[in-house]
Amino acid sequence: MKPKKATIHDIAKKLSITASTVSRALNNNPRISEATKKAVFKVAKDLNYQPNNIAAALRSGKSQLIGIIVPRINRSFFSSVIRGVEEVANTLGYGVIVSQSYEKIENEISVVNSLLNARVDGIMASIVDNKTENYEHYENVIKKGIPLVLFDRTTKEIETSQVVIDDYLGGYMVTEHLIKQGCKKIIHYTSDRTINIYKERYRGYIEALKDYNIPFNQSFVFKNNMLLDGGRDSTEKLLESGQKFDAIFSASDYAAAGAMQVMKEQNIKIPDDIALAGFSNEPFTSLTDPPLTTVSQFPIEMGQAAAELFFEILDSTKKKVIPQKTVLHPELIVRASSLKKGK
Amino acid sequence: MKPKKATIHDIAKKLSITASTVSRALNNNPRISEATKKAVFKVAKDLNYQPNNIAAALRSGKSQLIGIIVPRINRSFFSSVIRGVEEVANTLGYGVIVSQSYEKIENEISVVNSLLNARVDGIMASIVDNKTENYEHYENVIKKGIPLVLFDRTTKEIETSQVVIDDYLGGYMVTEHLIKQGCKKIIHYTSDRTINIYKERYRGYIEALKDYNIPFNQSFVFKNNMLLDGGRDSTEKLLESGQKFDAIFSASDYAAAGAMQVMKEQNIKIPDDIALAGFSNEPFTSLTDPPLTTVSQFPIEMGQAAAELFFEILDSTKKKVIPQKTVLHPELIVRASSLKKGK
DNA sequence: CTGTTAGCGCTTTCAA
DNA sequence: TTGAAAGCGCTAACAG
Repeated sequence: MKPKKATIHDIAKKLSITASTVSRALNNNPRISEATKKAVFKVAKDLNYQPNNIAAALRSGKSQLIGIIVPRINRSFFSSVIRGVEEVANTLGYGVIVSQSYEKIENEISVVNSLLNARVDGIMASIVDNKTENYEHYENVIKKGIPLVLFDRTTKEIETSQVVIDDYLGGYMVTEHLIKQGCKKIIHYTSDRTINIYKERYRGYIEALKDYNIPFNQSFVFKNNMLLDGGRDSTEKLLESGQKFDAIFSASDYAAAGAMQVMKEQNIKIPDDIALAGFSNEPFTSLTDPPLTTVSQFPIEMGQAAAELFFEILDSTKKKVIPQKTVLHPELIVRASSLKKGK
Repeated sequence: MKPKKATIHDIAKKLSITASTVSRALNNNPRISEATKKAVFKVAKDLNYQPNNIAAALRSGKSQLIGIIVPRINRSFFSSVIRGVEEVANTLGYGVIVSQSYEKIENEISVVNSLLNARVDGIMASIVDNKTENYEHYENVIKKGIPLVLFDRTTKEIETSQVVIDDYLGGYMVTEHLIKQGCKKIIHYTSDRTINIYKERYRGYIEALKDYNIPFNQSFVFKNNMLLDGGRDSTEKLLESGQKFDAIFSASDYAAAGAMQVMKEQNIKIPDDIALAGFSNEPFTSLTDPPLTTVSQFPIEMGQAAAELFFEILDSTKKKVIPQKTVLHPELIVRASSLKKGK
């Protein structure tokens, strides 16, 4: 039933050479003659030889595996980042293990551990919200000398290479766009948790208002979970409050979708009565009615950039690597949800 | 910088016992006294010991890792299936490696190989379209005695356990629902590739028509890539053809979204002029305007079911396991896109 | 260009 | 209840 797999020793025996020669041939070591290489590859094929990466990993200490931690993979943004990472990792002969933290610190700690036990050669992560500011698990990774790169959801508390988009700029661009559409009373939805990216978008919002001499109004800012129901919630509260407003800038596409639902239910016209914009360019944003103005974060490029930083650390023979930070430029995607007539 | 990690030998030395005792203690072997166990765990903690799974895997031949292959992870359906698998795998101490085939047979072959090289204890896969009917890579897996479970996109050509939803029934339910809404000329969008699930949904469509004495019309069936642009394409062709119709049942939510876009552009009212339904219950379907009628496939449950079948194979000591097939029941989710007034 | 040798860290008979 | 010894399959000095 379970035929025992061929090893390099089997190949060696068949050719009356030694295992080390076979190993070298298989790894294309330049010091092996073409003739032996060819012979080795032929026999390997005949025996249906499959290298045992585990043995190689144990011996060499390198598993050729990278662990990626994201809050959840069913977000288009994160799965696209992963795709970007895979693109560059695969060409370099590295595989990728994807783990999800489901936004919970307990899970994050446990997956970091699993990844470490699986002896990944390094970790790339988008961290979860963490009010305790306890980053021990990640600091441990660094202490062990294992390359760590953070992307998107990062913190300066962890001293390692990072790649982010300029969320501040993104927030600024959306707000500026709404202002240029003639909006003066712009509501902002932001996260109720302490996640950097949302703070930055918020900062961009405030700064744009300032630059265009529009007074900032604290009661215009609503915090929610940045999901569909959070957006619905905030919008209901907003409408109940009776405040006048002419635009909503939600720092999340999902919350913007919630806002859209509630406003439609109340017969508020988008964009004529209220202009609406989200953030992230989730695929569904082009499918809503009206299509949603949003910001592209170039996730594939972010994955590639993260992988590049990662391999820089990995390749550096020198003990200390200065943490790098790559900042990507966001792009405003204007769609019908924020286009006032005659503009 | 890079402190060498503690091994069981370090623990053994500290306690003046042998590595084998430490190993047994760590694995909770009943033949070890509680006292030694306690001591071992204490020292392990002190030394910040992390087990080297790679060494264990090499020695035992078990990596405690399951490989999952899906077309792409940024489909809500697949990421939810993965979540279901993780739920049961993690509780049993197994980790999960996710690989994407991106719908290409070359990629599929190569990831199967990578997974095998990584010495996963088994593979769960949703296969790609494959007109050559060449399933050698999967048959190889079975031949090696490595548990294989197929889910969603399966084929009877591969003799192994499978879990699917009753796509035939799903197709039937949607069609029946449309008929009950008074529709008589129902268009069907199906895949232009030979993927089982779409054939089944198609079959359900035909059978429902038959049961309600509605003549089947071949010119009502459009094949496309089941993506947004495919749906747009088919809808444009459909409208150009000048055929009369009163409903569209798309076997994919994305293609249904494309149909919705084109119809809106042409000022066709949904559902009043044309009723529309998709398939899969992708999250965006509740966000479109009108919200899209669709079919839930219970992806998390599918993942759990697949994992259960998987561990059944794994646990079976007997050489031969009879391939099992789990069939899940789909659920029709009726939303505004298919609700005719007065019904 | 190839062979010898040792060992990565762990599990697991066999023996005590 | 614990120890001794062997070895999983591979790589990498070192030696020639």
